[in-house]
Amino acid sequence: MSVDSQIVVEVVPDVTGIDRTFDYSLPTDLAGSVEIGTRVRVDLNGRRIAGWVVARRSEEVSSVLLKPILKVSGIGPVDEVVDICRWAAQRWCVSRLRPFLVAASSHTAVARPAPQRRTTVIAEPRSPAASELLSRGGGVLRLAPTVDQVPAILSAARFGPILVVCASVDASRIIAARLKRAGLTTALMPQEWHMARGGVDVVIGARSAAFAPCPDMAAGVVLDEHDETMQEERMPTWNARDVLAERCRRQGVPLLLLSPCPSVVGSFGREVLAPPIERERAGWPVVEVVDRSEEPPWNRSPLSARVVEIVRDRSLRVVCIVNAKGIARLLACRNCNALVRCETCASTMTEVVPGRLDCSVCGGIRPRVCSVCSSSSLSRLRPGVSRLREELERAANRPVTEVVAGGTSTDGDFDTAGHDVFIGTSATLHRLHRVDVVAFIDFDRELLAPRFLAHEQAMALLAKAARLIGPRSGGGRILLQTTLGDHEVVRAALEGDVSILSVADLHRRQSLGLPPFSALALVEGDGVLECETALSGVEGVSVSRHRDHLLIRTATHQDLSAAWMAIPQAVRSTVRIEVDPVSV
DNA sequence: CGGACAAGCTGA
DNA sequence: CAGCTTGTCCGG
Repeated sequence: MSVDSQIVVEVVPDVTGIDRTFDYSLPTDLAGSVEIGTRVRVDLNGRRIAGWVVARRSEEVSSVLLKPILKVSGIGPVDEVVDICRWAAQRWCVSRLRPFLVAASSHTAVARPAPQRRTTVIAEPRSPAASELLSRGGGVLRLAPTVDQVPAILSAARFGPILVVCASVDASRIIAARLKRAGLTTALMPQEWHMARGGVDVVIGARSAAFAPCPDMAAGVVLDEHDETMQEERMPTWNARDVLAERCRRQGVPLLLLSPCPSVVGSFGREVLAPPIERERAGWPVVEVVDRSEEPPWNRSPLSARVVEIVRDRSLRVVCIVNAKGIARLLACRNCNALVRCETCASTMTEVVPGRLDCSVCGGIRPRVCSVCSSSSLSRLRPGVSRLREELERAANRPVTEVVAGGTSTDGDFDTAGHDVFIGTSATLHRLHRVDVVAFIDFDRELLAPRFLAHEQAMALLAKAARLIGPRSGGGRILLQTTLGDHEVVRAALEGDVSILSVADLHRRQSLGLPPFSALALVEGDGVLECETALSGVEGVSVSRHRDHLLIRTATHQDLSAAWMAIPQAVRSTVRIEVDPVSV
């Protein structure tokens, strides 16, 4: 090393709002303890801040004086994960690395001693199908919703250390406990990050575990690959399955995706393995369709005779799912028949609080009167949970509990004797543990929702419901009130064969050029018009504007990132981009 | 993000 | 024109 050279490191500040890196010099006494990923403290603009080293190089001492790294504050992600963070930033079209580095770092300062990795003989059953898939390079294993996923994880663990991503923190805790009991050293993320970094048999956690350290990773596993929680809802909208898939690809190790209803995107280009159809069907509960297409839509109650019959049966624990909060989502004037609309923005209004109308689009409020004829006699065309709870209670002749969204308690509280009928939105499904019947009061709403993912999301709801009920042999059932008895989702559920849906959905998406046959992004913010101008005429990019947002479509995600990065930074900083939007 | 500095608004 | 707000730029 010559006297006039220095080590320069690039640092990403751990401060929101600064989306760039800064160069610092590395004092020789710290040179040995700083590598890619290391957490450091630096001086930025007079502030002492934390950051990550993301690059390191040797440079001639130049006229520009660099500030030194002040101190090493701890270990961070290994360089392989830092590279994945870079890839993810590009993949989800953002310039900042920070959100990814946060996910990839420890949240606890104290390092725990890493246990010795052991190879244990496990007495628990394994999944031959999972082993088979993994030895062929990975793929999707379709398992009915009530089938245990642990055997597949144990099979994967035989290949070496594995990284497992679950759909929720709860699920990861439960599975981690079982794997520990099976004799595997298991690091539960994020609290056991240091243990994971030291090397264990299984690194497991929810979404952000996709960025967890996993030395010598031999396979990646995603449980409930289809679950919407795999995708971060804030921007950047990164998806844990896609992150882990890229990690596995780079490491040359197989990826195993498990799901009762694999997503079209997750299955695309991967081998999908399913058990024999009789076995898969046995893992779904009985599905009963209450066909409402024969009943005239006017003067029919949202509660069919069949639902009332079920709810009156005091031996059954029943939950009714209504995807409409409040008292009514849609109202009409009894006097002049006009739909109740907002005077400002003309969208339909809802009744959340008795006697008041709310506009969910512009936030307008007015008393419960018709804007056309001023009549106060309005009929509730689409009643919400609160209204239906009363109706259900009268019909059932027993107490009905409204499960309010956003509550902190899970199940336990609702297990009080005498309170065995519940009603709520689909969020209710992760608030209860065991029920005999899940009744979807208006399944048409799920099937006809104007989103290209609606069918997949509807199927996912049924899978979630199935887990509360248990397998076919248990005698519980899913009740679907719908006028669309022939719909692929309904048929797939009835026959316990989700390929009926996935085949139809794949063809539909192909003909419409939707993902996975294209990459989509939604752009919002002040600079939408400039963005539109910047992208118009760019080869391979189609742009359409709907009011205040822009929908961008390209053939691949590479094309999307390239087109996005070609827009001047000044324009990009005035908008937000949601890659792989869920609400289109 | 947070500080620096410039440009715009207000009031006596 | 001081005193204050609002906006834009920049950090190594």
